[in-house]
Amino acid sequence: MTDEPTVFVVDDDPSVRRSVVRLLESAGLRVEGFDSGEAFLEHRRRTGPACVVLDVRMSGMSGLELQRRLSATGRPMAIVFITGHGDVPMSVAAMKGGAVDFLLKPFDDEALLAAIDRAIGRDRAWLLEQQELAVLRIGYDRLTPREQQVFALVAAGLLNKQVAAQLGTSEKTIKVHRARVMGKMEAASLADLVRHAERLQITARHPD
Amino acid sequence: MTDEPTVFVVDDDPSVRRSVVRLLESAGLRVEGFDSGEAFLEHRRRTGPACVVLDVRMSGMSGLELQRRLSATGRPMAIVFITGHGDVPMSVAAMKGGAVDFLLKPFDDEALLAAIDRAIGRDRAWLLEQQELAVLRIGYDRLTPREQQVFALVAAGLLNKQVAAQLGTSEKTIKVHRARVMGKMEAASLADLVRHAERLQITARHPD
DNA sequence: GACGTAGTTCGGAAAAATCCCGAATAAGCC
DNA sequence: GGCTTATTCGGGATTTTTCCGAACTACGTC
Repeated sequence: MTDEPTVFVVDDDPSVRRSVVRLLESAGLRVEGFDSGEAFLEHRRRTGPACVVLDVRMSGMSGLELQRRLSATGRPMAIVFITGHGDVPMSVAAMKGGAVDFLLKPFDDEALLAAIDRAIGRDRAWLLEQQELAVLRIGYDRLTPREQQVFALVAAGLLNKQVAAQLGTSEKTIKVHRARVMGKMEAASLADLVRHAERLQITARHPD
Repeated sequence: MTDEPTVFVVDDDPSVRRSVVRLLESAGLRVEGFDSGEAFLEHRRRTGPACVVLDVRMSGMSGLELQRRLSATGRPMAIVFITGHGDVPMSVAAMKGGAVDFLLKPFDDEALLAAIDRAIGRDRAWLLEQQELAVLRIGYDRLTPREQQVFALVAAGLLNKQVAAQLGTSEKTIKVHRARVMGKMEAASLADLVRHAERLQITARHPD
């Protein structure tokens, strides 16, 4: 998984696909072409930063349908739509679905490249976010059930004494769990631990 | 400022405006009509949850221009566009600008009401977020310069001793500041304080 | 049954934070 | 000169957290 971005071009019209691929390659981008949404869905794998250039109107799976499928996966890749025969409801649906842009053919080369740039930027930010979350989740998964409970309550701001009362054990025991949580979550301070809990959306209601 | 939502209808065509106003009123919504973007910008004031139904093509300020002006204000209100003569680039620009929906006339009454519902929901969420942030900011503004420094460093996870070293004072002094920060920020625990710092985007780099 | 591992439990000593009281210094304002 | 605010400390009692080690149970493996 390199840091070099990849653009997936999905279009069932070979001539359009070739010309788009050539344009992007001449701009120094790594490109892979597919002649249908089905082919793209099968072929995809873990990659570095990427985006999709997608024709809305295709035989077989439509562009909007592919967009839905993609957003249902764990990797909601950024999409730039291109089309020769687009209408307003279609473009609005695409944008509501999270598309980066929706370009009408014939489009400006510059416009497409600019849209792809934004799309890759968005994907890069998403990847970075996911990588950071993955590290946190790995730590969290190593917590025992008891430690997870203590984690939630400590991050909610309860004192060890209160956590102990809540869980029906002694304060001393909570101290041990707490120390293990700090270690496994690689939190250098309570502030760190609270921030990690926030990002993992770990919550516990504070009993008044 | 009540909790009852208001819909602002901006359209320079009196007949369209009247019919839209009538539709929304019959749906139980509070509605105010304007015949131009300029009139709307002048007339607006603090309100409860609200949204804007906006014609893209108007004499004077266009709908897209009004959208830009609105997003530059402190209150980026949710917009539902309606138009008789919309094209794809126009709708894409509107959606990229954050519009909730972009409807072509003649549109379904149901479609408009559904879009307005989503728009008001979005504005409600925004208002709630702003209210919570306002409370935090009021607390933060009451902090003295020194207290703000201590706040940032404590929220970053430093011990009192480390904060003292960083600011060149004694640990005892930091404890006093810290207690005042907790009080003014209405933080019941350090976890609370860290979360408040997060939402206010208060950061301080931790010197290794 | 013996053995290793993981999870939960707890004691005690040292460090850190909190809370109560009070107080000195300096800057700015009327 | 008085008044407020900000910043800086002290002392002592209390609470909370951290770090050392260690016992007990449950579970699966050999």
